[in-house]
Amino acid sequence: MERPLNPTAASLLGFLHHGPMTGWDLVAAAQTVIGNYWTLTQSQVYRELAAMADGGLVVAGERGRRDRKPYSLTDQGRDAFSEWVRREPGPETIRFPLLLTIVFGRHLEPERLAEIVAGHRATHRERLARYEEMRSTALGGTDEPDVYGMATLDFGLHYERAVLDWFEQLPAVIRGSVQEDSV
Amino acid sequence: MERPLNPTAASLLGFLHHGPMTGWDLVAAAQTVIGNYWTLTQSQVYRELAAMADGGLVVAGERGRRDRKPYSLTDQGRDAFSEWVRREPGPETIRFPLLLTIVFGRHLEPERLAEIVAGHRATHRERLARYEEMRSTALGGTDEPDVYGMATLDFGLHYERAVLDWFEQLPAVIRGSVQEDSV
DNA sequence: GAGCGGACGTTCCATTGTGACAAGTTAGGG
DNA sequence: CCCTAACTTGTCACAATGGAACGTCCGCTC
Repeated sequence: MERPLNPTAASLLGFLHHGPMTGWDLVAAAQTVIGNYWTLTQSQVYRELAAMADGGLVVAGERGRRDRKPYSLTDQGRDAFSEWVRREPGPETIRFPLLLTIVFGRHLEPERLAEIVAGHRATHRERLARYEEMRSTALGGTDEPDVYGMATLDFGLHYERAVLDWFEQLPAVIRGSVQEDSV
Repeated sequence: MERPLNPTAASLLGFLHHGPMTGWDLVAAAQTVIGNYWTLTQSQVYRELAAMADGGLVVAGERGRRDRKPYSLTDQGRDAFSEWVRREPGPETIRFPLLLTIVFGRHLEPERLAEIVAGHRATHRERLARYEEMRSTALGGTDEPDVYGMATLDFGLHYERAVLDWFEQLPAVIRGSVQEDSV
């Protein structure tokens, strides 16, 4: 009764195509590779791995050095992944608490709102810088960069630029009229 | 021991500032007003309402026509909201399954990938159109439009435009080289 | 005035997230 | 060489969330 894979489980299988990995490794890999548009927690990873081992999609190897428990793909897992990746991916969801604060902005003092907004704006500036750096180091490497990974990274860039643009065109009431721009 | 409000509960309190509403009304209002950047399900709304009634943040009025159970704000609820709205809002999270499909794009046929991408692109085009329409109707109304609501709507516009831009600059391997463009 | 469909609320179950904890491992100061 | 502090890796228990079915009530239509 193979239930269809959920995206998180599928991602783990995807990573395992590179070879056996432990839950710990997978958490780290996922965080850096898909962390910008997918979240998964440690407990979820171990849970999914256990469930998939149950279902025969992966097998646990021998315990290694620090009690490491490496999992590897089975043929069945490869098939399940292959099926999943061809499926229609679901719609995206965004959860943006700052926008809640803004939409209810009439209920707080403009100064406080502006302060909050400025803080987030700074955060996004940093994020954009980080993505840009990632992009150039990825392009600077010796071997030709992965087109697919690059495409998803580009999404992050477009997203952050859009957010920044949006911040900049916010009306004075929200943004605070003070010009602490530059840089 | 007043636990700090979660954003969902806080939003409900925010809406209740307009007057008594039922869970059903709140679901609808939330869907249209904050639906673009916050999700809340029916069960969650009723759950939060019950919990907040427990905590004295809202009170349920008499059952109305179709078993309607209108909730209204208490002073305590107003205070709790007021405190919440001044707090630092948490970071945003995005969950975008399409990007998972793309990052593992090497594992499926380019045609299939292009097909999937094209579908999502169309969806986003529609969404952008819808937002643009919302914006102009909001601006066209008699009374001056709400600055705060407009700002959050603008976020949606910026976001959708960014996504569309991103789609357009995707490399041919992913996007499919076929030119089925033009609106 | 019977019955259909939408409004409204409630409940249950699966999934996800949070956080603490335990045991093994390494590194470096004494 | 020994000991402790810091880290790795896995596990567990619990809280929060989401999805979906269900039951009832009521306004409408025929």
